[in-house]
Amino acid sequence: MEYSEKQIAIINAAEKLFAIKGFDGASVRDIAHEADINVAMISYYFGSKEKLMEAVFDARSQHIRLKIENLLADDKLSHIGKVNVLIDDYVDKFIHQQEFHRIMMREQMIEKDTPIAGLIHDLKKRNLESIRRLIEEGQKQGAFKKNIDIVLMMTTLVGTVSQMITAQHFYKKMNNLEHMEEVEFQKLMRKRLSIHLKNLFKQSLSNEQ
Amino acid sequence: MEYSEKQIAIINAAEKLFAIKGFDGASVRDIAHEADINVAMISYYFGSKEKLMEAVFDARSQHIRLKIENLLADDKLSHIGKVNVLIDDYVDKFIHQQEFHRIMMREQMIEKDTPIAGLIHDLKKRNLESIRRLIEEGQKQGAFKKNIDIVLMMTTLVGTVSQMITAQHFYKKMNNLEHMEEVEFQKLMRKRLSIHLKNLFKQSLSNEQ
DNA sequence: AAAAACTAATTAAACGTTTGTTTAGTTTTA
DNA sequence: TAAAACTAAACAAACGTTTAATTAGTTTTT
Repeated sequence: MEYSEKQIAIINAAEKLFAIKGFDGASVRDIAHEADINVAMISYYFGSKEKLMEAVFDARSQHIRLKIENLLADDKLSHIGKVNVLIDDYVDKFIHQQEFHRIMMREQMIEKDTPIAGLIHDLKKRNLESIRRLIEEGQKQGAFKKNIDIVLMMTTLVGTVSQMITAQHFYKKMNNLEHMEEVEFQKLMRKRLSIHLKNLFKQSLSNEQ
Repeated sequence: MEYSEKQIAIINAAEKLFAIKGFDGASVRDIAHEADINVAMISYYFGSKEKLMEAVFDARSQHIRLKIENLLADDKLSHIGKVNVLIDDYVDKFIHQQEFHRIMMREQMIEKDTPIAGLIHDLKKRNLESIRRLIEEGQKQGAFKKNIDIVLMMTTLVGTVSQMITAQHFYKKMNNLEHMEEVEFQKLMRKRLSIHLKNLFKQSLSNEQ
């Protein structure tokens, strides 16, 4: 879908407020005010609040698929090197799209078969298959251990990053980093998450220590 | 606080619906219907919906503090053995109180200085200090590596378990376990989480492999 | 080229519901 | 019989959505 300037303003406002307050917590009047448009424009352009949420997903979910295509064929990288690229890719995407990921986390908790629940499921499945292919390739060639619970490893990847994002204020406080500039902190968080997760995966997957 | 039978029924209903639908998504009429009482009883007993949420926290948060007291003094357990006990304790409490933990996750996302945000912060800090003491003791005696980001390890513990709970349907599906009895699946999940996290911690903390 | 018809964007106001809470009255308990 | 427990009804406020009117820009007709 292509969106006009006004529609994009509404989607941006909705993304922000849905992320902070949740779907039910953010009213259409809140969103309209944030986007600096009339309330009726939301129904006019998107039909309903529900459909606006779907538009947010439509607009954002394109950019969060992991890039696996060229990775499998790449013969310059070791097996663990490929996994590392995927980890960096995931951490980057999560940090750059924090608001949208917060919305996904929230929606995931709701036990309901909405269209959005389906979208999230497909997205997670696709990302899981990316990692699975990489790991199984490494297993076939003896570089990785057998008997790896790939879904559980994925759970640790997703869970650690999610938890870091939702509790970043806590991380700041516990490390006395409250003085730090926001941009600088995001960089630090990205770097530390990357190193931490790469270590976890290497230790869990790799045969050689 | 001590609660009457009716009050407990309301708290149970509120916990359930807040966990599924979120604070804004669950109406007081929903909760009243679930608890099989008149709507007015919520205001009568708790004052407001907000205060009812606080009562849920008051009633539940007592049981989710990690037991560290006897653990530090125990000289029958190795350092990593003590960490393992703490991991099992955490996994057990999370799984047994899934609904309440879902509420905590949701509340953690809201960027607001509510009384509940303060409660969660204190709880997390206390749990963090438990793990920190255990790890620093191990470091002092040379059993554990130096330069461990304890907050990040805690993030992986909390994040992995949280993600497993919120996406357990996905885990089921990806492992073709949809046929399995619910109680049986909870046991399996508990067991696998425990093994997985113990491995992660051992590899990350321990000097000997 | 002027006039008429039409289209899309935008608005303020109103719509009917649902929201959390309160009231005023009734029943139950001790 | 006084206090506590409980209820149906009503309350104002907020909710998502619709309406009717206006504006501005474009297209068609004459």
